Amino acid sequence: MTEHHPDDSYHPDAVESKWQARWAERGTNAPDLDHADRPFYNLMMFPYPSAEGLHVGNVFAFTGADVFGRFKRLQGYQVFEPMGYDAFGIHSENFAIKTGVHPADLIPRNIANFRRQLKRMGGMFDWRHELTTTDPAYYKWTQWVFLQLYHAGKAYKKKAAVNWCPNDKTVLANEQVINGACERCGTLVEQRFLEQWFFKITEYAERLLANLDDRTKMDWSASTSIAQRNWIGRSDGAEIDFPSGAGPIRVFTTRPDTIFGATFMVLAPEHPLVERLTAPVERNAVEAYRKAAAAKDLISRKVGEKEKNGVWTGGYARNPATGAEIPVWIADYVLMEYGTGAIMAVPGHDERDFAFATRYRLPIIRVLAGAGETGATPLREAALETDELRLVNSGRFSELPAEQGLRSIVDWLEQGQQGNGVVRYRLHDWCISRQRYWGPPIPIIYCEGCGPVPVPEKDLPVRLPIIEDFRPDDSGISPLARHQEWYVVPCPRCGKQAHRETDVSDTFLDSAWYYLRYLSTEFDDRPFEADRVKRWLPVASYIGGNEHAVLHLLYSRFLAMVLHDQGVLHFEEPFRKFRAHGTIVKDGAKMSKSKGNVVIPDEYIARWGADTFRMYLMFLGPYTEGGDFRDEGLAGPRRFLDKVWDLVVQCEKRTLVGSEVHQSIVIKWNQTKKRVTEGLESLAYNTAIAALMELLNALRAVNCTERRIVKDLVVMLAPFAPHFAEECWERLGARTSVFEARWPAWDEALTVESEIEVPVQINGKTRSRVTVPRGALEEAVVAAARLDPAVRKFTDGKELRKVIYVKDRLLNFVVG
RNA sequence: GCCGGGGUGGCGAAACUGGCAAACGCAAGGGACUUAAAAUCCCUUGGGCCUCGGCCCUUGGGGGUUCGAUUCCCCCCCCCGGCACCA
Repeated sequence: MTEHHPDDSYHPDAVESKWQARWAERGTNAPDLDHADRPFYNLMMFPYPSAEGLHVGNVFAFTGADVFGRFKRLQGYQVFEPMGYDAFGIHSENFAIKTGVHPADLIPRNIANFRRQLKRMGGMFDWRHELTTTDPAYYKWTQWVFLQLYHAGKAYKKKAAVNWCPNDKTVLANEQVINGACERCGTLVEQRFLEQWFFKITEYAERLLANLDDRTKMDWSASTSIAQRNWIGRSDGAEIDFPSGAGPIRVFTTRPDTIFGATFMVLAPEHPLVERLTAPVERNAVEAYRKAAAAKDLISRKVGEKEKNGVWTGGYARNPATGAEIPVWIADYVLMEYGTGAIMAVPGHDERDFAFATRYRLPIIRVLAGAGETGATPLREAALETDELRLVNSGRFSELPAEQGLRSIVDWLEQGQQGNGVVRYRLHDWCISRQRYWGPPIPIIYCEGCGPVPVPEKDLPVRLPIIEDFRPDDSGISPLARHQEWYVVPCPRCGKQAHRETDVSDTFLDSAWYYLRYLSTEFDDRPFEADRVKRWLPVASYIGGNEHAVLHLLYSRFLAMVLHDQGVLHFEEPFRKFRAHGTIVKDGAKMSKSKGNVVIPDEYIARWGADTFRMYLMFLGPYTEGGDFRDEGLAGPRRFLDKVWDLVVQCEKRTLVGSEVHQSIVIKWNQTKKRVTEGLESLAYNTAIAALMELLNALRAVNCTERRIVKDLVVMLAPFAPHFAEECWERLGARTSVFEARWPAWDEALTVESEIEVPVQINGKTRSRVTVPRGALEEAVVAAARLDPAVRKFTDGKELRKVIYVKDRLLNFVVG
């Protein structure tokens, strides 16, 4: 049996519990929010506290963000790293319905478990500023945010479609609709129109778009910016009026240049003019079609069958360009919520219109032609994508290049007041109403005399009553409306009997402003403390998943913009820097309960310790891309920590300092400092760890226990393995936390050896190497290489055509 | 269909700005220590030849630019994620 001195081997559990306790005691992770002079707000996306506990994906995300925060801390910043829980939403409701546990009981239990796990993984969280969105002390201010938007005129009510299950008689969220059917009873879902609350995010579309390119405001992952740009979906086009018996029909098109090819029109089935356009003989057919369209749920209408169908209304409109009378159809491939809900159909140059025209034998006219073609040739596929297109069959605009034709036609339409150039966005206003229970009630009271009245700020929060029958039932009424004692209230304006809004708000509203609240959780008389907002915001670094690239991140930006315009915030963009992390798979496959390959962090932490687990997660692949979790992989980082531990123990025993350090070690040491620093800065954690491993290997190879180097190694390890580093730091004689240490600096001149091996290539193939002093001149290197027999073998008797020398890197002889 | 991200040894992966492909780690094989095993330490490890000095091939496939391509350009195939009748 091997002799074990208890103090001489690494026991993760003991080390980790010791330092977690000490951090809590000393307030190590709680910066002074009111006096910090180098504040750094390090934010990560707060989790939904599920009953299953922290997922390894959460741990991966949080660890990567925590590593970054700890690194910044070591660089001398005061880092605020808060954590909270996004606890409202349909998740809890569904879980509650399945298990019979009320969300109000479930959530605190889940949170307690999450908090335990988050502490166990060693995050640098400031627990004084924890928040939970379901806490009335939080959602009071979520309601306040709603009122700010309401008073700013950015909140309004309108009818909008929801998924409706005719069997359960309830509203369904999109995720509860599976293949067009209700997930619970399988009945086909239909759409219904309800009055709902919206935020006018579309008013901000242009600013939201423009700021994406503004480096002074936003430094974001390119993929995230692109996703936002696509989501906002700007298109430049024109609105054109087509006169009809029922009044002008306004269409939106991005290709006004093709107007001469518009041979019919198509309106969305819900279009308000349909009624008046419909000829008596077609009434039955039109009504039947409209009914059928309404019966389709929101999802399947969009993605359902690709086959285009529709019916003729019996009405006509006049093409303002050709003067021709063209038939007006309705079809559900035209959507009411985009453009004007009506299109001019140009079957000659639009795939969908073409399919429709072919099916119903409507005329097809070609109005664009490529070089060498005439308008008489048949339709060519993708005609719009070819270069050098010119107009044909387009009256006096014929023969104009397409681009110029477009401008001329828009000018002409504008002059005749028949249309004008406009910009449209794909982005819709944000519907925040949810006909559900588990969310913050929207703070509005309806009064017969006064109409909708906002709840006065002094009456906030409008508490969500803890009721048992929150389940959707056959009544078809929002669950909250069934509770008279809550539902019926006096009107705040006139005092007469009135009733509350029964919709709750979207969970995305909770999460759209949480970063503001963290700083000020101890104040219950204001949403956020102004001085702290000034000091700490905008967020210095935000790390999260790209699944929130559009909704959460866009809503947060929008809200900050509104509050900025209201004079409440000094910034428009809340997240100066955003980076998306990758996703983790297990053994090459997506994790899922049914496959039984879900990684449960607790089990791994119990077996290996939090530090090893953190190291492994950061090492298994590039942080921004994610990677493949394999059980065998944990041994590597653990062995590495064991060896560092041994080195520290040896260092402890040797009192001698200032021993001579070999030149190659000094180089390695400086290279490592550089590589680790740059790796951390760019979130290339896997290569930063590899660099630390190389340094350790180099030290061990020559049995070097130089204290300066070992101390630097420990400091650089601290972001990844914080408890471990603290313990080592203490053993190396420190009395303060390793996070009080200074991040190691390197000497650039010492990152390169003074003598360099330069590969010598002949015609691009490496045939030999020569060792030369760093920075040697080309002549010297060439001379050295020409003496090399291995090189001469390939060059002797050949004509030397060219010599390429890249300083300190490579020499290439081109011979023929 | 559109938009992102990928495809490199047995595996996870690395490679600055076009300059020695495979760093670091896992797994595997051999050896040392041990009565034995675990742990630890040392060596080998992309493939194929080989006269042991080397030689040839290799980054999804095909072309191109270049003295030189994992990296740049064109075409194609496959995987992952998102959006999806957006006029």
